Amino acid sequence: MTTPAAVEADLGWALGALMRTYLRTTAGALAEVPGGPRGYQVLTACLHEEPPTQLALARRLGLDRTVMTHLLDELEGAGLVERRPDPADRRARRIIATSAGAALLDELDGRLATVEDTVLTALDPAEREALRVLLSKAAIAGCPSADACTVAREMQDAGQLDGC
Amino acid sequence: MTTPAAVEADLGWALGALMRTYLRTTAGALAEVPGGPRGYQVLTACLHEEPPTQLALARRLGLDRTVMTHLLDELEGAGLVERRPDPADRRARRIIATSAGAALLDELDGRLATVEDTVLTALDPAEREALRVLLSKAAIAGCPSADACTVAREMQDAGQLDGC
DNA sequence: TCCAGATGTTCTGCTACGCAGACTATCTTG
DNA sequence: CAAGATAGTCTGCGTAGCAGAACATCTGGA
Repeated sequence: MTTPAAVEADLGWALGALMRTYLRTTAGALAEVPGGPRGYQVLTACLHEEPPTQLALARRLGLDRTVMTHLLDELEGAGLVERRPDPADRRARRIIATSAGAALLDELDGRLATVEDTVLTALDPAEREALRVLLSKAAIAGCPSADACTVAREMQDAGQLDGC
Repeated sequence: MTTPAAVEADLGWALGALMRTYLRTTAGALAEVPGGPRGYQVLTACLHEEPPTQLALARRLGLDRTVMTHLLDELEGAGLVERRPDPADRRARRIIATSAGAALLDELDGRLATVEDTVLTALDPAEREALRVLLSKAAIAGCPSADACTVAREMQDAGQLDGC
């Protein structure tokens, strides 16, 4: 097929359709996290890196600052994260996960490993890994986050990233 | 990396981030079509297959029926598609593209070919093609559209699809 | 033939969400 | 110390999706 014909071959359609499947399928596994997939991503970002500021978090997750405020209100209310004043910049808050947040993330990672395979049920293991790597690589390059390049450097297993 | 650590390795994050990049990048190219990417997808679906009913269209594009009604109002108002009564079922409407719609789609396809490469700028040509194929394959399997299997059969170039 | 249930389309109302803008506190630069 | 930039929060607006009802029509069975 030189010129893709059906809607199914459109990049926008494929992205949207897979996104919908992902959200629908993971809804159950992420039900108890405030904010759903976003709450999960916040926890992930807080636990595996230097405690990020709210703004850095918002940029990386593609959210508005005001939305991040409300999202963190919920997560903090649920006792999963804490806002700590940055000792070097009293305007900023460093977001760190509580032990409860770490425990929940651990549990969620286990569930998601299974559920995400369901999302990619049409692909064999090698294809799943290939899709993950390609998606990450393409997504990181387009992410407006200020520290995307720093993070990218850590993902050496995904192959070399250009530019940046 | 046995256990993905950074947010950038999360499937949900990568999908969302790439989706945002796609929408931002293609916004200009799709500005003149009512509904943006959705309008484009409607045109694509109408022109390359049997004229679909509104409901079939909505399911394939992942939209609510009521949203499809408004979207088609706009497209019809712009003279790009027509609603024709289905001769076999007077409840249903068959959506067909006008000649203006076909001309616009032709133009849009040309623009998108360029712009979509910008979205995937971090990938080399072989990787881009691989990502497209994997995305389509994964997305089609999760699409709740009733005739997804029929469509899937036409995409023989993307490799065999399981189950269905 | 007639009836009950299912299906396609449209309309109404509700809710949620993101965004723009203003505001405060703080940092940085000169 | 002054001026501009940045982090976080709050308010209000416009939009978008979804549930539910309403209406027309199809299908299958009595």
